[in-house]
Amino acid sequence: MTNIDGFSPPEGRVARRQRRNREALVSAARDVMTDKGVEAATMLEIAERADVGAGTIYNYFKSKDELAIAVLETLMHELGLRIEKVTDTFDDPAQVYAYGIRAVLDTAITDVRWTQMLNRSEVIADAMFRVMGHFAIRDLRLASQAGRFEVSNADLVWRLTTHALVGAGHAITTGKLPASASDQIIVRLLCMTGIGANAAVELSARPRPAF
Amino acid sequence: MTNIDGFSPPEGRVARRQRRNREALVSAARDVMTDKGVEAATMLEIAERADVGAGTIYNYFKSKDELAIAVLETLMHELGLRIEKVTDTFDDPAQVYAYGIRAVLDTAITDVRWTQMLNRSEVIADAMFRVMGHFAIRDLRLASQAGRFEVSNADLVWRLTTHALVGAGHAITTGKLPASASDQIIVRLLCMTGIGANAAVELSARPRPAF
DNA sequence: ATCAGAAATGAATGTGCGTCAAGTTTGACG
DNA sequence: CGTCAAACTTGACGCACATTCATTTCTGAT
Repeated sequence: MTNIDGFSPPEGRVARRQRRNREALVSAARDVMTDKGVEAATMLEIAERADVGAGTIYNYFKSKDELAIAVLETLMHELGLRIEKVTDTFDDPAQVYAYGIRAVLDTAITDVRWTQMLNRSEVIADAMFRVMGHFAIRDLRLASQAGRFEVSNADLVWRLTTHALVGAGHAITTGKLPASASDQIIVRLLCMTGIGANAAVELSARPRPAF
Repeated sequence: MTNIDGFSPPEGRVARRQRRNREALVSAARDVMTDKGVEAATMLEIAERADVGAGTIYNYFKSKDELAIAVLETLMHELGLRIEKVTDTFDDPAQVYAYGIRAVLDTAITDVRWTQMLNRSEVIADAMFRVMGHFAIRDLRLASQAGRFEVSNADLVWRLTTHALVGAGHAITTGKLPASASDQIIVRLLCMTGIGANAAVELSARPRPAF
């Protein structure tokens, strides 16, 4: 935030404290929530860990839900950047997309910090849509322009994909699907790009760097 | 439940009361939950409406969640039967499937009794998987055998579809997607059967009876 | 040094799920 | 028909926790 002169005013104590508090809160909430789940994390524990009064949280977040969303957003933002870093040498955008959704699924079912957050799928899918959509929708569009995908409405395909992805992750972590189903899940999610089963199998089977 | 002689023992008063209570509870819960949402429905109100003590619910359902699931199951069972009735004259199983998922989406975003239940997507998707899976998986298999779909693991495709379907319904009822996106949603869900975008568009555009 | 407004605090509040000790109903059996 | 143990019902209550709000503390402009 710069003023009209292009200079930022010096950051006062209030602003500094506020930034510190917000960050401390998200970080504390992240620790507690990823450790014991969103439900089991109490606002009091989060406040204590952030070294802040219980009421203070509500100066920064309207509700526990909103705080949980902020946590989800940081997790997803980080994952998005990690994926971006690995895939920026790929030259087929279809492969970037395929790699991305695979990395998300793998992380969701592997990383302890994610497995605790997979309840309330609609909230998580929405966060994923917003935070990672920046990358995913771009890739869907590029791949379509390159004639690799058949997507006319990338937003919609990404929206549906997030829901299916989160649902699949949840199903695996709760034992309703075996972890070995990952490959087939990726194939089917790729099918949503309109390329048909064979092309999806081929695309998902390409050799790729480890994540 | 028949005994080894093929005769059922006469239903005693206990059994009758239990059946009555369970039904009354599900029915009451359904009324209240579809009216004001699962969260806002209190166990006390449900108990009162079912004309039963508050504690009695817990003889029939372990938790509020389990009761909500029972309600969802009745809604889905009824919808499944309605769809079955309309589609049993179709001769292309692919079209039966397409009609089915469209009917589910339409109902989810139209029927007031459904729109209130769309939170906690993972629970709803799971109920849908179990209750309507009987029909859906059969159709996926038949259509694959008939060479219309390319599905090797019908369970998995149905699982992913339920999550995407519930997520899409939720997105529409919360205004994140326009209701007019329904058509495209159906197309993309059909794509998960591996048939490619063009075939999916064609299949979804076929003339069909109103639901 | 003063002071008004912003921010922080944490004890108190409200809510509602689930429990449990006490009371009631049931039906097998003598 | 009377008895009785088991099964079922009941609703007041415990308890955990998100959220509120009156009070206190801090901030920086004048």
